[in-house]
Amino acid sequence: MGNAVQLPLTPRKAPRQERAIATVDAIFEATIQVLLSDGLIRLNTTRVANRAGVSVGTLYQYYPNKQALLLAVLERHLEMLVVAIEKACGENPCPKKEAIAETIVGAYLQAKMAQAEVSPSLYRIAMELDARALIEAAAQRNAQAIEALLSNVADGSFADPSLLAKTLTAALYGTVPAFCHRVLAPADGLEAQRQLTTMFRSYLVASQSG
Amino acid sequence: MGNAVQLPLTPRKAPRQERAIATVDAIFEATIQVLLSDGLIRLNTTRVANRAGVSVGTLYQYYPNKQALLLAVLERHLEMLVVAIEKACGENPCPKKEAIAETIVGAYLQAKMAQAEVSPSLYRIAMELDARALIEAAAQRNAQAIEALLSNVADGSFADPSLLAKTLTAALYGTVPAFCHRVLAPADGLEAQRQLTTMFRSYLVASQSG
Amino acid sequence: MGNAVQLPLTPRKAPRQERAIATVDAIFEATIQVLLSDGLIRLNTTRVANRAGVSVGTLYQYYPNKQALLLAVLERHLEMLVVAIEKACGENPCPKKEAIAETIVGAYLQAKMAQAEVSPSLYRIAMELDARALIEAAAQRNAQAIEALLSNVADGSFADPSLLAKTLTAALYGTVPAFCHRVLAPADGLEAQRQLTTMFRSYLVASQSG
Amino acid sequence: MGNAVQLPLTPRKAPRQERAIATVDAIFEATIQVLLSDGLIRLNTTRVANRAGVSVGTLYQYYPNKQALLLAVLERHLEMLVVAIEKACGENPCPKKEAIAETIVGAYLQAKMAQAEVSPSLYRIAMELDARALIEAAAQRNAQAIEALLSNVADGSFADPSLLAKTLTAALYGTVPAFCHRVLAPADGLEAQRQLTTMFRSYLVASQSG
DNA sequence: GATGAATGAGTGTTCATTCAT
DNA sequence: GATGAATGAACACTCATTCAT
Repeated sequence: MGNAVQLPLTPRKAPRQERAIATVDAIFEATIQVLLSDGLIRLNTTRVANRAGVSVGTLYQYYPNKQALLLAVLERHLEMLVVAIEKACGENPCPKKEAIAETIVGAYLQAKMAQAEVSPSLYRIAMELDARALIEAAAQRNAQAIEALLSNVADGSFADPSLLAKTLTAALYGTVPAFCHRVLAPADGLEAQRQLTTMFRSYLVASQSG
Repeated sequence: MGNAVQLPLTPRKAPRQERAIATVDAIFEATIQVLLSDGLIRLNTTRVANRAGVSVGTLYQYYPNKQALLLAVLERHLEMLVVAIEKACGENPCPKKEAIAETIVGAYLQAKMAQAEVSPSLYRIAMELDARALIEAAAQRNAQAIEALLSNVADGSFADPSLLAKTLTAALYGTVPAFCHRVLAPADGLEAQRQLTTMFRSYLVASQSG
Repeated sequence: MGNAVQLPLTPRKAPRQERAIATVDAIFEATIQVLLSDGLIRLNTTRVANRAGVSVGTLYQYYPNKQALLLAVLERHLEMLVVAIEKACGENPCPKKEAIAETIVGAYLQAKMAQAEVSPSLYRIAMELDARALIEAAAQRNAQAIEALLSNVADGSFADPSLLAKTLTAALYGTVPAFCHRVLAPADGLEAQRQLTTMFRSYLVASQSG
Repeated sequence: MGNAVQLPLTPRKAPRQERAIATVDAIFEATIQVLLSDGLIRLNTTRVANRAGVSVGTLYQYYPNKQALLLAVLERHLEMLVVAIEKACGENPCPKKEAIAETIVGAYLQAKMAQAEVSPSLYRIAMELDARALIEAAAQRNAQAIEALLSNVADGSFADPSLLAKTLTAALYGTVPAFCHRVLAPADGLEAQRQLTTMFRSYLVASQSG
């Protein structure tokens, strides 16, 4: 690693053959496994390649460098989070304002919990690499989905849905990890979810225009 | 580095001579400077020592290892944050409930902004090292200060001040960095502060008993 | 080095390609050469690698650490000594008791002399590293070979061949180096061999039962 | 350490004052203690000085370098061994030839056992440092004492007492450590002593002239 | 005389990346 | 395409020794 490199988040050589696709997948999965079993610090390309059952050389045929490999994993994680939010928002396009907070918090927490194991490592990747672009992109899509939801509330309206959406997104992306990683958690996860929902709901209520 | 080590947050050898004290300080400051100019990844003990104008050996006379050095910096950062909150809470022991959110958010943001430059590096330190103990300790002191404040509101009362305090702390420690690091920020910082205050205020109002 | 480590006496990665085998050999030989020319104290992995005409990294691909490298050399030395004794004992399975001492002493001294140059360094390796297991194993095989010989003397028998074998082995492994390293040597090597033979022969004669 | 240095086995500055003598002693004892508790590898001048309750600078006022310190310890150990032999030989100036072996082996083993703890470390010192001179000197005094004994046997005479004495010394200095360090030991120490005595006695008997 | 702060060369080890086979 | 041997810069940390106070 070391120096900053460009961001080629997908394998540089679009694999045409089936075998190649299988290889890429194997490497990808091996990365996650090594992350889980050995941790980010002990993750090195040789180990990943071995775990994937291929040689280092092969790994470098599909990922130009270690950074790209890790960013790919991070990218998929973020994608899942965003999609979870987008799906939740899309399924209930004109909600009552009381339900919004629950929808958002519930969807995000569920998606996050599904990946609880890798999550800390991913945060480290996000900080060590130049992943700002990736995260910002995810956050923006997230905010857009929420904004769309806020713009279509059935019973009322918000003066600045965009601002609210951004704030909620920031709170979501910031607070939830703090809960998940048990740095500062209410006794049980359910309680945490309840409190966060309350906070979001009251914030939205307080922010509605008219 | 590599594996987790014990946490010797203070210089291992209590410096007896004045010269020694100056050296310790120089090393500490050099660490922050290197963090700012070169970043965490390029920070190595030799560079820090050089920047401090001493030899590596000297560095190791006061900090048993690189981790200890970095944790010392992180420790001081957290201390400043906690003290800022404690001071703000202490100065206004029986506030009106409407004012609480503003007090907390204001104090935290101001303290955070004062260290905005190093902050991202510190987050990385916190993730890479075994700093959980340090952060938990800070978060707990933070929560205690807030809880004390909540228990003494002039006009009303809260059913579970401890739970509220923990949730606010988590939201604070999580959301604010997201704002600061511009990952997802409202257009200007002032607006961010306003929104966060609104969120906290409405959350507290919604949570008061009776 | 420093602390005791496990004993991986063989290259950690079984070399698959021919080139690799040549490399392992080169490293092994280079170790002995550096031992001879620079001494154990000045032997470091970089120097060995350079002498072998490879990079340090390559060295570490085949030997997990410096200790393993040195133990491998020691192991081979001990193997040669033991094999020399085993062969000498095996070639003359039912000797007359008068001939035993000469057989043992002669075989051991000859093998030792063939490696006289490296020998002092090897002793240092043996002391500094946790080579007890290695040496004990060699000593035991040695004692077993001698015991077998003693159990089959043509003209007489010994009450406790095992005890005699152990004692002779200890005397051999201890006294011969003292001679070799010239710490305390009779004028010439031949005389030393004669004396040691006399000592062993008379000891065996004195120890025979009946 | 590193390079070979001259051999100043005694403190370079003959300490005239009582306090100085006490300091030298304290350093000397501290060296042995560190050797016992931390081992030769972890022994460094700072640690020795601390254990002695003085500063490194003070240590260097009495011993010019680490080597000198260690050689001083080795020197005293060897001195005790030699003196034990000399005393044993001196106490019984005209022994019967049957008793000689017992005298020598007994005296040596007793002296050695008294220092069993430090002994392995001392062997390492002897190998790592240029202690050949020291050891040779000790061995020669040892051989001389034995030779004197052999020259005065009450009942018989030896053709070459000098050669016998040298051989016995070599066997003593070599074999006994092998027993002591349990590398290859008969079941119990007493048995070892008995065997060695037998070996020496029969060797002497076989070597007597006429 | 004593102190202990400072030195800095030296060492073991790792790992991303390349390239000949 | 795949392999895996080779590279070598980089880094954390140690310790004998010196010298200003």
